[in-house]
Amino acid sequence: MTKAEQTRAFIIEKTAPVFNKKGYAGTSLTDLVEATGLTKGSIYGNFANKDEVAVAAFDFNLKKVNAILRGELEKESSARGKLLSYINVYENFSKHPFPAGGCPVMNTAAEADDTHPVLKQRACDAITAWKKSVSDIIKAGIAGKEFNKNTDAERVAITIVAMIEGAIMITNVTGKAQYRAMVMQSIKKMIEEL
Amino acid sequence: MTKAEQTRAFIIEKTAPVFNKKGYAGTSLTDLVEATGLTKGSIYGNFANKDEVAVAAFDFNLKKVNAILRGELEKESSARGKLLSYINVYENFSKHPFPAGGCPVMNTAAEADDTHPVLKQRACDAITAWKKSVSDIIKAGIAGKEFNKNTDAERVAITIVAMIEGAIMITNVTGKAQYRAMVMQSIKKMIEEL
Amino acid sequence: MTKAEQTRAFIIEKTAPVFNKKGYAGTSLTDLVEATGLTKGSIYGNFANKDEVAVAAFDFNLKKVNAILRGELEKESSARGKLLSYINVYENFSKHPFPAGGCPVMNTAAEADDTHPVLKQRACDAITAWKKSVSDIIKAGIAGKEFNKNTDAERVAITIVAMIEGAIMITNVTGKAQYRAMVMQSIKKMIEEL
Amino acid sequence: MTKAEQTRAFIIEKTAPVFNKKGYAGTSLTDLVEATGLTKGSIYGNFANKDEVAVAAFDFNLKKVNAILRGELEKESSARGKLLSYINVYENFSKHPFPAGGCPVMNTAAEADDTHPVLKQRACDAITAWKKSVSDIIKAGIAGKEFNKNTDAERVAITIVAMIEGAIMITNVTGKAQYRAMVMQSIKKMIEEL
DNA sequence: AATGAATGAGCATTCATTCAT
DNA sequence: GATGAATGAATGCTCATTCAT
Repeated sequence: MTKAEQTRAFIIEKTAPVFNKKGYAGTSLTDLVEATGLTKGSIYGNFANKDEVAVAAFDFNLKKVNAILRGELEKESSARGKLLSYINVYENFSKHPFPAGGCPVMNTAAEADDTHPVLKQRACDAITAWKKSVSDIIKAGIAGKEFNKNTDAERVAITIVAMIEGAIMITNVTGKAQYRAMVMQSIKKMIEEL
Repeated sequence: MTKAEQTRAFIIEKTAPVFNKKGYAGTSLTDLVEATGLTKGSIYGNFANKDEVAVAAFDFNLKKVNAILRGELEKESSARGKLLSYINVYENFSKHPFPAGGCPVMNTAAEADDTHPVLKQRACDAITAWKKSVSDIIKAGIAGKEFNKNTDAERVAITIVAMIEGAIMITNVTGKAQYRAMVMQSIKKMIEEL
Repeated sequence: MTKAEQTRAFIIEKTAPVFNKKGYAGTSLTDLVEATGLTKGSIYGNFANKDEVAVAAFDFNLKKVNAILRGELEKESSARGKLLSYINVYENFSKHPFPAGGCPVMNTAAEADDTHPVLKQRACDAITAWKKSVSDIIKAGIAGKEFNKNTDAERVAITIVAMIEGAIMITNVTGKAQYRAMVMQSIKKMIEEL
Repeated sequence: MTKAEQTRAFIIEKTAPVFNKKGYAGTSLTDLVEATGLTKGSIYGNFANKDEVAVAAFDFNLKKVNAILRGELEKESSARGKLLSYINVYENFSKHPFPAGGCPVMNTAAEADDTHPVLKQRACDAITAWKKSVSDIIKAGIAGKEFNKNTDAERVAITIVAMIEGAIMITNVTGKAQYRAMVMQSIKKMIEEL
């Protein structure tokens, strides 16, 4: 990794939580300077503009979430076990190194959908990939006779994603972790009935 | 209604969709001037600051959503019918005058949870009230023997809220109304099994 | 006194201390509204603009100071007694209803000399009149053989004025009343030697 | 001196006379931009805010006055000569590079005493230091038998300061240099009698 | 005579960005 | 590759003033 790549990675790592907490519009270059301890010139030497840092920060945050999920997923072999591993992650939220500021996909989706096409696309891609990942597991479960063959994989997948995102948002804003736990409980029941 | 009250209401009405689309930080006073056709002085003559407009705009947007929901709710007398009326509203999303820019509660929750305590509290209150409204219906349904007496009203209520919010976010960012429809379908099934 | 005259007088009375404390540039129309409890419209109904209020406020403050001085002056019949009555007033500063914020002449002179010709002229006139008043007393004292005939009335008069003004400024900014007292002592000695 | 220090010094030098003439409240950022030929951004890159520029400008103006006085003071060895050098400076006012707009201490004292604690403190410190400087000379004169041992050094010192400040204000507002000259004459006589 | 409401220029300050060194 | 310094447009907000009622 060259010096430039190191600095770039350093900037992304330090600013990713800031963007996730304050949002794109709410984060200033000065915030980035403070978060990194670098100068504005240095940030502009490594990124074309604020946009580019924000997009890289989103990617970083998303990768962090995905790494957590994938890590748990790989421990399971059955389709049901894999689905339940999602729930397990969010039921033990605090034990995992989630990015500060909530789910980056939801944060970005909520802010960028009407204002920032590039970030919106990123969030859209993340949702789509996530849905596919869940529906692939379900389809494998159907093929492997774990799940009822009438299961609507697409519908169940997108529903699980919606529930998780909704649960995170609710707990973020109310401060009540039990609300997230309750929704996880509902997902668990849903999975058990497949 | 005095002139001032009229202007205040006019400002709120015109700026509410702007705040809902662009967020608090992303909305500038110039945006408010453009949305209303009024001058900065006039806006500051009717509101103490941008915050006050933003909070009033949130209240306006929330009231709009609640009015739609309540309108459909009142047409139903059974508990199950009432719960299904929620679904009905979101399945026919485009037929209702929802605020432009998605669900104000989610937008506000995502942006304000780390930055704007007053708006965060508003969003928190909205979620809490919404959950209570749903769980009250469920409890009435249990009392009226419509629903299984073992139903966990709190859990089901917060789950429904999470699903709706998640679904709106997903459709907003992907542009796919069918995703919202699929989640609504899942909620419907959930309600039917109560 | 008509209603209009009453309101005008009321505005002057309430705003005079504000102008004397904050200065012309530092006093806003909002300050005047707060000080009077009236509306901006009402103030503009009685005065052409902020300038006119400021000038009237200066006149009011000056008249207040002059009334105090004249009141003490009239109790004395000898020239020396009259001169000493000035000192007496400032030695017992707190027992007299001086305008809040220090000597209006000095405040106005310091602010307006480079910025506000009308107020500057007012302050200039006040100094000139005051000097004349003191030198007239001295000249009467010379004529009445109270004072040495070689006394330079003009010089002594302007010196007394300078000392009083300087003393007020020093005490205002240091908060030490003893400094004003010391200067008064010096003036007293000066008068005794006339 | 770094570039930043140079610019900072340049801004102070160019804006100091503006603050001294127009006062703190009467000086706008646009005034500072015009006085320096720099941009607002540049001024804010070198100072935290208007306050910081104003305080630095006051310090600059005060240093200028003190440099003039100290320069004359050092030419004299006797206590009486030193005291008279003050008078000499103000009698030949136009021959010295005094800051435009009058005595910064008085200007600041008059404006800031009720509005700007930091500037007030600065002006207070200046008065106190000046008084001490004069009284130290007097005390040295007493010790060296130049002055009568009964001389009240504190009283005479503060009186001289008051006379000078009063004289400057009077000449500033009346435009009559002879008034300042007359007061200087009075101070001279006072010093001769010590 | 007084008010409530509006105006638009101006305020101090921060913004994202550039560029010579 | 990084820095310090600058830019000028834009920020949220206040100003003195006007005017229909």
